[in-house]
Amino acid sequence: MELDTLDRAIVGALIEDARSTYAEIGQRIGLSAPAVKRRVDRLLSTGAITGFTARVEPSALGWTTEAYVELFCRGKTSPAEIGTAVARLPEVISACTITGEADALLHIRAKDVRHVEQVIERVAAEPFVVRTKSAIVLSRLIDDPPLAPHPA
Amino acid sequence: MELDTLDRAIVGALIEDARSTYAEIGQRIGLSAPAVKRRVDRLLSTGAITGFTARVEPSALGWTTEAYVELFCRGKTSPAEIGTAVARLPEVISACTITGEADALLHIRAKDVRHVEQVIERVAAEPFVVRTKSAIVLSRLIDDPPLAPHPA
DNA sequence: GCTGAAAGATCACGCAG
DNA sequence: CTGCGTGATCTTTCAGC
Repeated sequence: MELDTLDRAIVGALIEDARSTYAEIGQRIGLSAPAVKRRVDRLLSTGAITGFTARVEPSALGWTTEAYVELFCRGKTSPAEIGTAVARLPEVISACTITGEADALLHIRAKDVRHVEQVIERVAAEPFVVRTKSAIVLSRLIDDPPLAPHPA
Repeated sequence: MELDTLDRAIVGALIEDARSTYAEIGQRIGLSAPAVKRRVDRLLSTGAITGFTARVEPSALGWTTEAYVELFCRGKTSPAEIGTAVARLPEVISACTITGEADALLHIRAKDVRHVEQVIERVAAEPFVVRTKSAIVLSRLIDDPPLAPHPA
């Protein structure tokens, strides 16, 4: 799972455009098309690259509202327990346990504010949830630019 | 920017695998390869699809730590002002203004906790930032599954 | 939606470090 | 022995119609 300079260049090219041809990538980094393909196949099998996806304007699909919800859970709640519970809700697009007062932070996407409310209610209904604190997103400033290969 | 059933099916297929061929997508939804390509080209030109990208394991690229940072700004701070400021930091992968006490919420990715600290310091140094409140991510439970086409 | 020419993918093989 | 390049062949793309 160790990536050399060429691997990182390939990953960078595929992050920029997942539909580039192997020849294009090869030309850019000084490698032949088959060599690029072999490396991409390896990056896929080792799990460094987990897949290729289209970036879609959420509003085009009807997701116009998003919110962040902090979860305060009762004493002995495991991360796994939270994970399995929120995984059932398709509106929850991101979830993690965090340091600080709250135990977990959810990022949810919904059709409208009413829909957000319904999701929060369903989350709050989980037996381990003591209370929630939510914030509706007003305007998005930066929208997950695919992560750059080199952290400096 | 209106998507019909076929468009949504195409978008769904491309979200699942951005490197599928037009013939594969066409077979799945009952359309010929050229018809699929024409629709994809249209979806790209209208902006419904904004691009194609590789999904990468962040740890494979050295991003092992992430955090959320709430920003409390002084009275008259515009979203645009916050946006341009944080856009300069590559570690900020998501930013938005929100309801509630805080004015904005940042999602940052870094090499380690030390690196997180440096980024927070740089954000806090912005003249419009009064104070920040940050939470380090302990364990990720759900990691942005590419959004599904149909919100039900 | 179909067809045909051009471009890309993919494989086996040979070669270098 | 691992990794790259080459060339043959098959598939895909894409601009006609």
